[in-house]
Amino acid sequence: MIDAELYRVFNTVATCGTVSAAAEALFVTQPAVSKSIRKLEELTDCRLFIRSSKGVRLSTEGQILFEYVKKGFEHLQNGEQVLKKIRNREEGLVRVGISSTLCRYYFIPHLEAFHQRYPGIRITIVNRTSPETLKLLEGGLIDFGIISIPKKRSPFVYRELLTIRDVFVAGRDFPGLQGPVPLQALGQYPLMMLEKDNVTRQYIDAYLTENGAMLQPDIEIGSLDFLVEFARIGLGVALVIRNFIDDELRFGLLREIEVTPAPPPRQIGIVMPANLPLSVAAKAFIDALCPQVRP
Amino acid sequence: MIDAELYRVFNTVATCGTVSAAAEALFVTQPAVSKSIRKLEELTDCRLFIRSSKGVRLSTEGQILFEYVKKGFEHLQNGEQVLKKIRNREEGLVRVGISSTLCRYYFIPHLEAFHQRYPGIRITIVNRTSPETLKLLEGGLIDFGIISIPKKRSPFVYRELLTIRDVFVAGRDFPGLQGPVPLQALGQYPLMMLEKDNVTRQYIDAYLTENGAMLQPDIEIGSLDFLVEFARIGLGVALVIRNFIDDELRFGLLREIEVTPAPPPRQIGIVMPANLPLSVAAKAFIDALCPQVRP
DNA sequence: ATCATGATATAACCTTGGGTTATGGTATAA
DNA sequence: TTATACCATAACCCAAGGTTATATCATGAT
Repeated sequence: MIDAELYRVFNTVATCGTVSAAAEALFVTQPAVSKSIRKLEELTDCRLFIRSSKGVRLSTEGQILFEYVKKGFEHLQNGEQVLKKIRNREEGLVRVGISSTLCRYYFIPHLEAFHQRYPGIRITIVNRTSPETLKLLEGGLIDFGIISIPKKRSPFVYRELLTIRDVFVAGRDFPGLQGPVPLQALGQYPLMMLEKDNVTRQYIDAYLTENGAMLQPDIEIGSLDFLVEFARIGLGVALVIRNFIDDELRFGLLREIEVTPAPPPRQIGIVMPANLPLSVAAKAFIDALCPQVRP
Repeated sequence: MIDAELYRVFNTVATCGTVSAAAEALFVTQPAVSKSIRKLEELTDCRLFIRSSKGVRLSTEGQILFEYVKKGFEHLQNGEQVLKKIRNREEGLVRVGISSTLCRYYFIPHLEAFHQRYPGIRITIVNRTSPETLKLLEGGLIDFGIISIPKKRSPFVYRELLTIRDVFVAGRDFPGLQGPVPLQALGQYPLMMLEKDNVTRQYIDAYLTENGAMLQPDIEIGSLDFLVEFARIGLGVALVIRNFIDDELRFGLLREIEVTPAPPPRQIGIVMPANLPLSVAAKAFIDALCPQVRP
């Protein structure tokens, strides 16, 4: 194929109507443009322009070529424009994998802030469990995930967002369990936890086993919402995430039950593919989530 | 706009899937391509490819850009192809202005030959009088015209095709007018000529006036066909073009009446715009009509 | 007629940027 | 481990494209 730059010059000259104007538009001198169109004419072996003292106009063959070249450069220019907008974060798409719980209690404010800051970037949220989120990440179906306690050693890279603590809570008027109590003491009360397949639950089960407490929950449910609600109306003792029930504690709707040993704190963080460049939009989102500098 | 050559390299790499293959396709070395895509990435400030030891693949932004660039270069390549076909005379259009008489008696065999030689070139024939043909030429609506006795001094250039002679003819058994006769002698017979607005007629009128013969035709008609036919059935003496009644003379259907002085021979020729390049197709046609070399 | 203007063409020269060769790093397959 | 195929980097080089200067031509105004 002929040097695409020659077509660009041709396109500009045909559009401008004079060689001089085209030269100005291309930020080069007039002889340079003259030379270029002459060269294109030699390569195509076709007279493309009719020169006169008033400027140039397209020959029969030039007109035909111009129909194609014009369209071609419209596409190239559109592409350039779109890329520029993406670069300026005026357009784009970011696909996030996140559990329902984290979305509900942690993610929404960030989402809102990001959307206000970059209204042109569309956001896709895929609500799945952590293992499924990792699968999606592997398949390239999401840009990054937000999960808790990511396993080390995998083709992903992690970034901590927040340290969370698991705590036991009960309703305001729930009897007993005042002050620090041993873990085993909870066995006497109705216990409420998340479902088995939840990562949080698995973490807690490990913690319980480690401390020799064979506690089984009386109620299992998929959503933290319900746990909070059930505890509030006095159904029993619920295991919830401390960070997400600030309001209930402040307003006295729930009270925290201090157990020893307390469940060790853990992290939630971003997981993303290692060695794969993030899209501009995804990078912007992650920067908004944790604006620390990177090497 | 960014250097179009960089987009071409981008397009090739994206299509080939590896830098090395693209280099081969572009007839350059691999480092040259590496450098080009790096430069494009710098100019757009976007990572466009994800490199691996198996090759490269498009990043999110690269994919988006590629959608546009691909289409863009499809157009450019199509244009290049079409121009090549025009150059090879496999496609094209030639627009000829010619009178009905010349078309009927002179042009058709050439037309046929040209069409057989270049079946891909479409032909438009515009049947008009010579002055109208010149107008069309001026307006750029035809590529060239075929007319007789072009006036000198105009923004056109001429090329002779054929010398023609105007002769008087009568039917085989038409009485009298044997051997050379003076022009005035024709006044005794029914005279048949083309219509007033015909260039041939004007030429003959000037010839008659010049020779002091105030002859008026008894029959005027627009088509040479009818003149020939009328003479054949003995209606009178017709003024026709010698070159176009070869057959009738050979078969003895008509006989030529020698008058003194004879009308001076004149030419038919091609008229085309001066200083305007002809289209490839038009040039091919003219070359086929009179294959003489040009300066 | 004459001159001024604005357009393209041409020639000679210069420089920069794309291309080359050589080399190194890194996954993947044998 | 070796071998291979791929991409990145560095240093060098030279032609292609650009610049300046000038010629030429057509046009329109004085």
